[in-house]
Amino acid sequence: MSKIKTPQAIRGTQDIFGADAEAFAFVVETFERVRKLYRFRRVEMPVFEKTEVFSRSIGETTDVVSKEMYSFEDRGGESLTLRPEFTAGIARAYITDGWQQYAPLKVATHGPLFRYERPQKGRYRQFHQIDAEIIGAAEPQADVELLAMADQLLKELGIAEGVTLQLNTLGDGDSREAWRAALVEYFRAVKGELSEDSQERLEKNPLRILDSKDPRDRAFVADAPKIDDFLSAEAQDFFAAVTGGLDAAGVAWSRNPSLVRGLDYYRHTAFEFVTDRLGAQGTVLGGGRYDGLMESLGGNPTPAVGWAAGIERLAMLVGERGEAKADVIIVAEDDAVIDHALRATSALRTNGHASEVIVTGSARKRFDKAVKAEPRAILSYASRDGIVEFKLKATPDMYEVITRIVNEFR
RNA sequence: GCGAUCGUAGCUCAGUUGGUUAGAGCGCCGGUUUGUGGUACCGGAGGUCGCGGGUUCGAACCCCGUCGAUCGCCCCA
Repeated sequence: MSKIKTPQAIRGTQDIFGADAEAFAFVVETFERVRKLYRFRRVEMPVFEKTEVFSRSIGETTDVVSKEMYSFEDRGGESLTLRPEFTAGIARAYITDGWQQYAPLKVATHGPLFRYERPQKGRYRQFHQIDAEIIGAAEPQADVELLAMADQLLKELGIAEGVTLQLNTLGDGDSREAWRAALVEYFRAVKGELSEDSQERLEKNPLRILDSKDPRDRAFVADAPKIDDFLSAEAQDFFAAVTGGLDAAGVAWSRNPSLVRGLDYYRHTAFEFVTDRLGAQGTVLGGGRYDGLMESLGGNPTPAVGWAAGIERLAMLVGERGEAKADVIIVAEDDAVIDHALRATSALRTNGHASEVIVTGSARKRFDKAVKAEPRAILSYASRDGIVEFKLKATPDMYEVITRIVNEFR
């Protein structure tokens, strides 16, 4: 019989463990705490949806739909897709579950998302995000609230240093279209001098030329038409209210006129918190206003704004998070005292002390394991001439507490 | 989809111009001191050097292919 080959993990998935898992948990716990401070309500969403939920909202614009989604047919022949983002599913639920009644609705969630991409630093096929949305709020103060929450989150994670909030406006639908037309005209005139990629973008997604990394493109980006010259009075007022609100709320920001969104449903505010500490993946948290999304899913026109952030990237910035040391390690120095050790362990845990019991190896090795674990206290049991005795090494405060607990059942 | 770099014990890595039975640390298992002290010391198990071909008297090392990983490009909802 040939040896069984262990199946390997799927490309782009991760088995997160130890200090990395602690950092991951720290990000999620901090998010949960901050989200409650801002009174965002928790939602749990399905991990997959009908493919249309995503394809309709994303539109035909890019090869995102055809190439980057994990889609498959179920047994009934229906095309389903593992969620590549939270927003579309939440928007669908807003319509199908009658959440209009709660508008303006502030919701937050987190969990795994799936995109069929080549993995690289901070990018995985199954990755995880935290997400916050305000649906049914047209006022710029909603944008401010959302950004203030993001800002506080990054500060409480201790990673605000070196992270900057970049802000832009895409204007309303008409502003955006006029700007886009001007950009196409401008870049078309110099098409031959652009990078090959940007010549492609000119046809498929001209706004993206603005954040091209190619120096040949960057030379022209500086003098490209600015959205500011195409903004309607309303759009100007809206953006001014957002920036003014941020200043009032004490949120630092900087204008980035090249910051764009690829999808058509985005309007007005677009933002990214960016760092230079994550290689090619500089965006730590991003979002914007998506007033056009609900209609693309067959709902009533509904203003909305939201953001999402990759937990893996935040966890990388958070850095090593040690696993907590045990309060008490209980050592059964020989097998005759294992039951005593188990009773003590149980009592200590019941009283809220993180405890672990060691019962294998020689007496010396058992104790050595306890010492290496660096607990606040070591409680060791041994039998001598048939009599069970225990010894305790602990800090003075722990000594008293443990002695009291252990003596209760002696 | 494209490019660069890398694949040696469970983990982190050595391995000198290609030259005997491929090493270390950690971890694991066993042993030594029967002790108001112990995180030490000694020993052992564990590797067809990612996989498949080729060159050579001889390959972990050189060449080709393949699979995988990492980083970057494209894309980024």
